[in-house]
Amino acid sequence: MALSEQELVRRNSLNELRKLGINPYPAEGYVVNVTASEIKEKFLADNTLFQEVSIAGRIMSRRIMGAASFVELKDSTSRIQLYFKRDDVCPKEDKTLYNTVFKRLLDMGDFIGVTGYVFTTKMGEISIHVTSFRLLSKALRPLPVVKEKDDKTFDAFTDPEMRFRQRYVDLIVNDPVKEIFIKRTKIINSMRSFLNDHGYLEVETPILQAIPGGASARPFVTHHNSLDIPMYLRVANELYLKRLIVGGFEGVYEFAKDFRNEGMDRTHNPEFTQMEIYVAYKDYNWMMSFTESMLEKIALDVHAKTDVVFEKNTISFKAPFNRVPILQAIKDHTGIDLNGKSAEECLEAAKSLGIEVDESMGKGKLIDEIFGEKCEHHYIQPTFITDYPVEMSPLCKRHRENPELTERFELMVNGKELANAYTELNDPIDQLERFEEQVRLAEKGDDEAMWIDTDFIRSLEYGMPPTSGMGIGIDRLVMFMTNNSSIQEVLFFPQMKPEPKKFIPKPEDFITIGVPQEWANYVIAAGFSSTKELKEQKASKVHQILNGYRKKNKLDIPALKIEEVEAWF
RNA sequence: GAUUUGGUAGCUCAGCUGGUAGAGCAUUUGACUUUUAAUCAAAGGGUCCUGGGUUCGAGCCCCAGCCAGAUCACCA
Repeated sequence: MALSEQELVRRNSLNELRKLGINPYPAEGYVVNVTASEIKEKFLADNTLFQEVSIAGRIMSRRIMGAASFVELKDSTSRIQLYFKRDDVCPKEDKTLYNTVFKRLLDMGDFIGVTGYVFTTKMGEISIHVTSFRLLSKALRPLPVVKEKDDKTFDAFTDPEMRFRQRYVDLIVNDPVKEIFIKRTKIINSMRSFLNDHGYLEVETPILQAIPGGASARPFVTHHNSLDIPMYLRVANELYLKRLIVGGFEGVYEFAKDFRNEGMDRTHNPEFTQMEIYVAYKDYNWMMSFTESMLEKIALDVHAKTDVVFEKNTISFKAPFNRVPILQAIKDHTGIDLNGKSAEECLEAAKSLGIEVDESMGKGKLIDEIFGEKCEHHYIQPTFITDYPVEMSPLCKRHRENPELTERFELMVNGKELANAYTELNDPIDQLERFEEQVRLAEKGDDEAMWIDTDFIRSLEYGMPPTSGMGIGIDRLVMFMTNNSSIQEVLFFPQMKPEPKKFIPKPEDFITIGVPQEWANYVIAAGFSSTKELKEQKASKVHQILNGYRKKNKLDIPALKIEEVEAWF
């Protein structure tokens, strides 16, 4: 790709700087004694402060008025205005540093370090009067220019494709984006300290697994060369964490990157983060209280209040949350009581509600469909939906009062699942049967391979204490806490299809096949991006095109002879 | 996977019934010593996503593809 005019200008500036003895990429660090936000916070109260500051950052805009200029400098905390005055920056005769280096060779996007003193301009803006400056790093690509006035943004950099592919540009130019990720880390830190305060141990378990268990999702497959076996990226870490409970830990948790080889959309990324926790001697009732107090704390840590605005709704994370058994939820929203009903009766109920069904659906599946279709979206405020049918929950203990149900809850927020928890199944014989049942179901459907993790069964055979486990989607939680409805907004680098590789033709390639030095660049400019492409044409045609190009652009080089061109083939 | 919208200058976007491609900002040159979407004057800048087709002629129409967004489906 040919460089744009602006890129060429900047590369020229780079050379000119070097000629002036200025290294555009100096090795040494730059000592800073203040940040932009510190100045803005404290200077108003006491304007004797900050009379010898040293600060570094990126130039975000420039307003040049002859011998004086204003620059907007952005450091990691904020933006602050700089005031450059020629005779202060260049006190002696030689004004090169201002006239040439600052005005002509620096650009928006460059990093500089400046020293000076803070003052307030006539317009009332806190600024730094610069006494000296140094180039710290030259930018060769122009940034998108985003301007603001009265909280209105002009020419915002909004193209999602570019924002996600070039997140660094997004972060430079769109200040609120940074806030999302600062909050993300706050949320994770808050959760981690809550878990640690309870004395639970943060652990790490394998991401690369021979058997991808713990959830029925399609895995990514890779290959181990020396073992010569397929390996899988984990879809969940549940089975490993439970092994650790077997091993004698009381409570273990992991912030896990999981990978699922399924569709991508506004709420699904192939890799995503879940926190899973398992605690011995607890049941799902305890886990509900634990989960709600954890979320309440996170909301307080992040927003200093329990009310969080998400889209059109205000969501209250104040504990306790409502608890509704799934059959009660269906009764509430459809008037149909499925308690104790047969599979046929459930099928009829689903049909009467206009839900698409097929005869192979079991009772559990039907209940899940009805809930998903008719109830789920009603639960805007955090609500624990409990006691799911046993078919849907192969790793969950049967309900102590009703063996068709399980001791499971899903936490619904804004009509979406945020967390999922069980009283864990620790009966190894029941567990094996449930796995086998899953395999049987999967074979019927035949679209997903299923694995039985026999080592996990073996671990249960040694005995696992009664345990409750919970998984919570961190990306979704961050979406709620930052009011973003797209998962891509809360991941630094959401998965995108690879950019098509732009082929960059090199003049040397053409020289190799015999194109004269002075012609090499023009051959590319004339439209031949590879030697192969050139050779696909007839020599006479190439001859014609190139001499046509020479004539059109009035090139000051001799025309090519047909024999010369033929020699390239 | 289906439907749908979009892809034009560094960025944000116009572009007529199909007839030599436009604006603002940015860039370059010049003026300007407290501006703030700075201002004023002039100039340069394009593989109109890619490949085919229709046409005397395609940014625009047709077909195929690529990338992205939205909606839906799938996801115990």
